[in-house]
Amino acid sequence: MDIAKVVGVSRWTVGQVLNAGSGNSRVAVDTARRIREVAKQLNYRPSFAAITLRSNRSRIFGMMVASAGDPLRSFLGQYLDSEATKISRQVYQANTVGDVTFAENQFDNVMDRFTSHQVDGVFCAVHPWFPGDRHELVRRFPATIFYENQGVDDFPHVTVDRKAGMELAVDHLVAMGRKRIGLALESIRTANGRIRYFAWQDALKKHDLPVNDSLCVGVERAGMMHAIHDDDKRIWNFPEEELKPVIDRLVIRQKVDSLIVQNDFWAAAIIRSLRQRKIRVPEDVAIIGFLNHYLADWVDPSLTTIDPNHREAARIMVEMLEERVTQGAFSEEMKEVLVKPTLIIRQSA
Amino acid sequence: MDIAKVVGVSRWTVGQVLNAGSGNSRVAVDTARRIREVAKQLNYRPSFAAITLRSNRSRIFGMMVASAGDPLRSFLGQYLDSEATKISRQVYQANTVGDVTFAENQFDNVMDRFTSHQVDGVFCAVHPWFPGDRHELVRRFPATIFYENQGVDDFPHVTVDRKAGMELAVDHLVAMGRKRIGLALESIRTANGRIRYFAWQDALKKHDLPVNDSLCVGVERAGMMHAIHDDDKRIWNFPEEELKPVIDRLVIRQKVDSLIVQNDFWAAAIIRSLRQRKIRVPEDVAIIGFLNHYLADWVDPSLTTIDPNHREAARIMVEMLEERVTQGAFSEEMKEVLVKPTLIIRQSA
DNA sequence: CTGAAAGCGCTTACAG
DNA sequence: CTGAAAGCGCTTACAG
Repeated sequence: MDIAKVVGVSRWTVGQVLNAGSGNSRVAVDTARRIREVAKQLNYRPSFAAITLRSNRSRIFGMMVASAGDPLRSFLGQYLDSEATKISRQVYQANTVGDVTFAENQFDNVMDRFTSHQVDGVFCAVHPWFPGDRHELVRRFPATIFYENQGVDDFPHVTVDRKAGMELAVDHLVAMGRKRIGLALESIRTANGRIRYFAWQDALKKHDLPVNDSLCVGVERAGMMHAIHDDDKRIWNFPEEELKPVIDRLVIRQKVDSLIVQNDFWAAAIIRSLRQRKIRVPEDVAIIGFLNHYLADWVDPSLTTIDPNHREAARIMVEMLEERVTQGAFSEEMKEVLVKPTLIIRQSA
Repeated sequence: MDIAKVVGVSRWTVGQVLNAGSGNSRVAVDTARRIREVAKQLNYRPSFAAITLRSNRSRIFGMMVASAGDPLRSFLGQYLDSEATKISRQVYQANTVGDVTFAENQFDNVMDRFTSHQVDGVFCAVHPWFPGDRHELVRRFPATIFYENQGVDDFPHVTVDRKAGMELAVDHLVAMGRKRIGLALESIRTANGRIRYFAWQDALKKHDLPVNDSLCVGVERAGMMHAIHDDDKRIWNFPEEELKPVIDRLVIRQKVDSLIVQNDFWAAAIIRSLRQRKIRVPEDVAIIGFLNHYLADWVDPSLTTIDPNHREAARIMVEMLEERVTQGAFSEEMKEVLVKPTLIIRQSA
């Protein structure tokens, strides 16, 4: 530290001033001011490498994500960086799905990088259906928080409150005067599917609407119905034709006046199909999606949808991880943390 | 290094084996193998902090981005990470636009973080219209490469070959049998606008189509016509109404049979307007956008558009920065590097 | 307050 | 090959 020489004090003094928060009673005010001046003048920035080596704390949180390009995870990453910056932490983001021609699954490689960086903790926001040994992850990094339930009990995860989201959607449709509110899900057998299914029933009851199971479709298709980015063709693939039964059963046969669907991809695909059949959205059928994915603003009509509040999720995740790092253990109420979603009202409902 | 003790050799020997590439002639084959075994067994991972401190090279490239959530920059970031991983480099990504309530412009803060990390080089992919002192950036980090021209001469930037993109679009429309090919740009006075304008003219001439300036509109609106994410309302804002003159002049008055437009936002907004006027896309007017932005797959009809090849851009950027870091200087041909775009054909043209 | 010292994990130049 | 040593920038315990 040249600062010490310039000011003519010891390195210890400089350290006291630069590292102390505000209450530095142990150094003369004048000296402290002078040190700060010189530090600024010399454009002094502490070396993270040296601090890490000495303190065994990197102040870096690792973030794992399948593919950072994904337009939802990308926002989660941005907000995590933003929140971490507030408490002088860094977020180092790494993709577990890399260039397929080079190495298909980078999950292990990312863990090694995290070890080399001596990350203080890990956010794992890899989509649950992507590969990667999560149990090995928490073994190597006990300070790990998941985004979405990824099947590792005993470790906390943050996820959207799907029950609350369903209630928001039904409330809104009822306020619009809709009475035959349909529900189209990927599955009503999975944990998340059941939560939504029962929440739909509860919300209908709350408004004294009849609960009618024929207004609910679980597609139960083998394989996922997510939009997957084809890196080579640079398009997003989605099995749109699989949604035909949803329209046939709920819209045509059951004549629902509104539809709450699995997510925004479903909503976009259904709107497209309905247009071909000259069924108007929202006049004939109102549609509510889930995710507030990027496409919601751009389809026509634009999508009314449930936003999972990634900013709030990021805030909570950083807070939890910081607590874990400083306290040395997760507290009991950290098992599953639910984030309250928000209804974003656009044109489709 | 415990490995040395376990194997019963010196730290130097271990270093030779673990750090050498393949040609380690100086250590006995058996010893080398044994060292590697133990290293694997002990799950040894080198400490980046120690290496950085010792070697004064962090092997980290900093990436600056206005907001990593942006669905195009997010892919650039993913590909940069992917490419850097191949040559054992890390990409540390930081947002210059953070939480507005905390600190509006983080550009300086990001530079300080990069200094503290001792990044070996910087990718600056902040949109040109976002604030931040780029000249200060290159002063502090001479190994900086820009994505898009950000007004810093003497430093290289990588950008899409707009002329080539325009040619792809016109070729495709001509092959479809279109003859009145309109062009709608944000401005034909800016450098990028002029490139596209002249490229449009050249492409028409190539196909012996008459060059008619009344088929070209430059909106020349004060202020930007980009989609901007409203973090609070969680919607993307775009001044859609400003595109009315484009439709009135080119589609209604000039009766173009096809339209090449500024970008995919424009294309989506124009498609929406045309539907209201009962003008069919692509039957009456074919539309070609630019960006292959996330929305391209989800609007109806889906967008035919020019993809700027972010993966290739990332490959080049990593290669250039690596060369800069190892050679100590940019070579002459690195001033402006153009990436060949690709036409992604969907439904709108 | 000062000042000299130890040590974090690594690399490397050096004497054997 | 070995082995002891120096030093990267920092923090911290210690004797004054």
